[in-house]
Amino acid sequence: MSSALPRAARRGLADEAADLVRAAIFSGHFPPGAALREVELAERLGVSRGSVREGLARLTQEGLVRGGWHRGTTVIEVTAEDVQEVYALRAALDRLAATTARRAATAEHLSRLDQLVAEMATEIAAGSDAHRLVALDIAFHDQIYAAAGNGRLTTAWRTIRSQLHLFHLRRVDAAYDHYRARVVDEHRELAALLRSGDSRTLARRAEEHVDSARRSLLAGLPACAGTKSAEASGHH
Amino acid sequence: MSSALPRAARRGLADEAADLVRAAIFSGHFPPGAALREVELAERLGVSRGSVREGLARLTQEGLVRGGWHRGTTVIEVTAEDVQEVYALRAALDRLAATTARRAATAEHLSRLDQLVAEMATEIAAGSDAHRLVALDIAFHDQIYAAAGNGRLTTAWRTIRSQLHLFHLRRVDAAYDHYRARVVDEHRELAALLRSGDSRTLARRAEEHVDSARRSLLAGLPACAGTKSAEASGHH
DNA sequence: CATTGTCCTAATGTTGACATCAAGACATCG
DNA sequence: CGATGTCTTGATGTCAACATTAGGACAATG
Repeated sequence: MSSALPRAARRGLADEAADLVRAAIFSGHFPPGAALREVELAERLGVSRGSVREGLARLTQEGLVRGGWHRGTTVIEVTAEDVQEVYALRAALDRLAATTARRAATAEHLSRLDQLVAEMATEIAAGSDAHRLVALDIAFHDQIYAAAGNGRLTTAWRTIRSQLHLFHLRRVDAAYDHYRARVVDEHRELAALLRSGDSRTLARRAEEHVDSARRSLLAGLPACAGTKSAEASGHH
Repeated sequence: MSSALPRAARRGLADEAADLVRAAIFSGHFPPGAALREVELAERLGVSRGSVREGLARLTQEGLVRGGWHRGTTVIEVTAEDVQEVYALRAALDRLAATTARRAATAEHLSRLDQLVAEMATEIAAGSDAHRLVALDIAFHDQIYAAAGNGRLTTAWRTIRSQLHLFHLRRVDAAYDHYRARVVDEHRELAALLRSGDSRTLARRAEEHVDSARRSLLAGLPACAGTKSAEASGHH
């Protein structure tokens, strides 16, 4: 048994910097393609360049920013190809996470999922802040990964989590009504299947949930080239 | 078309340091559990602590070492739970990589796979250096991920690649004959399926390939506790 | 004797200065 | 006029000194 209380984490400035910059990106302060200069960030955040650098390295690992040797760091763009890549990986990851969580989830995990769904419904009933709704969406899936209890799987999830967050933010800009109309029902169904569904159905629905999100996002993207040959699946 | 030659990568000292330390771990110089002190490494590698630090951060992302705030960096241990986690994730990743590569692989990729299988056979016919054989095994799967052409998938693969390498090295220590007897055939079959197999069979065999490796490794691990309840799947 | 509190030390976290580099402006040459 | 070379500039890469911390040795205490 691992210790129940995981040691009150005292974090370093690098984590702090990473969180701040990530939030700034999500808030739109740094739009896709924007350059993140270390000196500028260091001054604005009141920390040294070294800490900023380490924080940016973490965001790079999350795929939220890109950088090369002596070539600076920039926020990723959202192209159709990027979306295809992320969602293809996410489908595989979510499928594994769901089936694993189906066996390993505790009562706390399951009730937290219900709570998150309830918060989504409340948020929609109220003003329905798009950003908050997206955060709840991500948190829901965070909880599934946590319930699965596979540290490596969670690490892999972290490599696309922030990108997904960015994609969702763009998605609600383009088709908020469509998103708002489906988000509660889809997540409620997933939560129910995690409680009492059979693994087969759960795995299928988890993948379909991802595919639904992917199509919704691609439809709203500027019709740039490179859609590749992925639309063959059709309807059944 | 992205530029055919990916720009002669001039790498920094951090990458260099990461490669050196990784190789030292694989060579057994730093056994599992060993502490990696920044000052010591900086002196031995002839670079600054900052570069070593950045390199160690990369190895942390690869899961090959673990570290906490103000608590140093140590090589990971190989417990049964770690093995279960890595192989569960790897099965999902390999499945996606194989089915994607089935559609996207170029002739170059496929012939390189054949070449790697041939090198394995040659290596076994000759002295059969265990470490080199493992390197070829990993390189084979690297090639499949490269053929799939999904950058995010490759990133996720990198988060377990080095751990897998370490596991394999331990596996050949415990059951080299068993490994040597199967490695060529299994990989040859995968290469063949990538050329002309149907996706369904390919996906199944890719998962079974991982499962075979997992069982082989677990059998050779010290019968330490914590095997969890993973083997009970049949009865309830 | 077990427990608690204090101190010490060896490591990591953080910083600002210095070295190096990529990319574009500009002049030069064919 | 286009191609090539150089030079400037603004950034990142690297470094060594300083600040902070975790963990253990050790004595005081009940």
